[in-house]
Amino acid sequence: MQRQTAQRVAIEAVFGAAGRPLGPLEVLDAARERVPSLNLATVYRTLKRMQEEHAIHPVELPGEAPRYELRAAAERHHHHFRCCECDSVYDLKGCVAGLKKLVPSGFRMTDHEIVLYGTCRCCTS
Amino acid sequence: MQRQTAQRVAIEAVFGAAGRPLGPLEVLDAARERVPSLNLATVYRTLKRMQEEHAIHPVELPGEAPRYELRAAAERHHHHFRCCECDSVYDLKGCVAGLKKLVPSGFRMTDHEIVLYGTCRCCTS
DNA sequence: TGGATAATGCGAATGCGTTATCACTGCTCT
DNA sequence: AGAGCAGTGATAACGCATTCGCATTATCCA
Repeated sequence: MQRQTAQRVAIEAVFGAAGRPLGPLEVLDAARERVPSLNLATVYRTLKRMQEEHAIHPVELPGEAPRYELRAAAERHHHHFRCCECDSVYDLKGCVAGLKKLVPSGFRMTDHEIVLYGTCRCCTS
Repeated sequence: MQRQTAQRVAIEAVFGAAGRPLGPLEVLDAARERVPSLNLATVYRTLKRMQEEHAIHPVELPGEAPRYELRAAAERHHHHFRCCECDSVYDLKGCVAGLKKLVPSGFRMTDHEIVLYGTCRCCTS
């Protein structure tokens, strides 16, 4: 059965505190503040497990390794903002209308993805 | 100096004929109809060269290796449609209004990307 | 036409993100 | 407290896309 370990607790806490999608290395850095011995392999194992349990959901951006966000965040339809200064990704609220008019005739759209790029609040001088 | 080879001619022709973004393997398959001996390494070398010459431009979709499209296509602002049946990517015309209202206050948007998913005309039964 | 050399084909090698192996650690339950 | 075993850390190995090395081929220009 599943055990409660300091490593897993730390990793879960990191997602709760971040409130935005995180990559494996970001998780490692943040969780090491609580568990300094934490190893990247453990992060990957835990991410995989949490995914199987549907506790987290992958977030893929063009040309980048997957990040992960909590299921709670993933349940509401939303998109992402990627800061080109600090490479962080943020959740956005809402969506846009009018995507259907981009679809050529004879094509059927079942899903869509929107990514905004720019500078986040932290990096705006 | 640069030389005119059957391989390079074939690869350029493939992009002209396709009218949509192509990945290295798609290029290889198509160009082998003209030059059966064509090697994947040569495709990569040629794509790299064409990129340096700005003849083609990379197209990155979430979780996938880059495809490439002709500069002519890349010059007009546009987005892409990815067919989940055949994995082909198509160019779309136009864009949507209202992206700005997704940007949180304090953030500055400089660019954006939109990807539609679904079934293309060829795969619609 | 022939020589210099850019380009090719082939296979090995790289880089990066991710996963497997395995001895050891430390939860959990009795 | 102690046994049993899930979880961990460290490191090797993997898969994949891409690039390199090098002998061979083929283009271009005199």
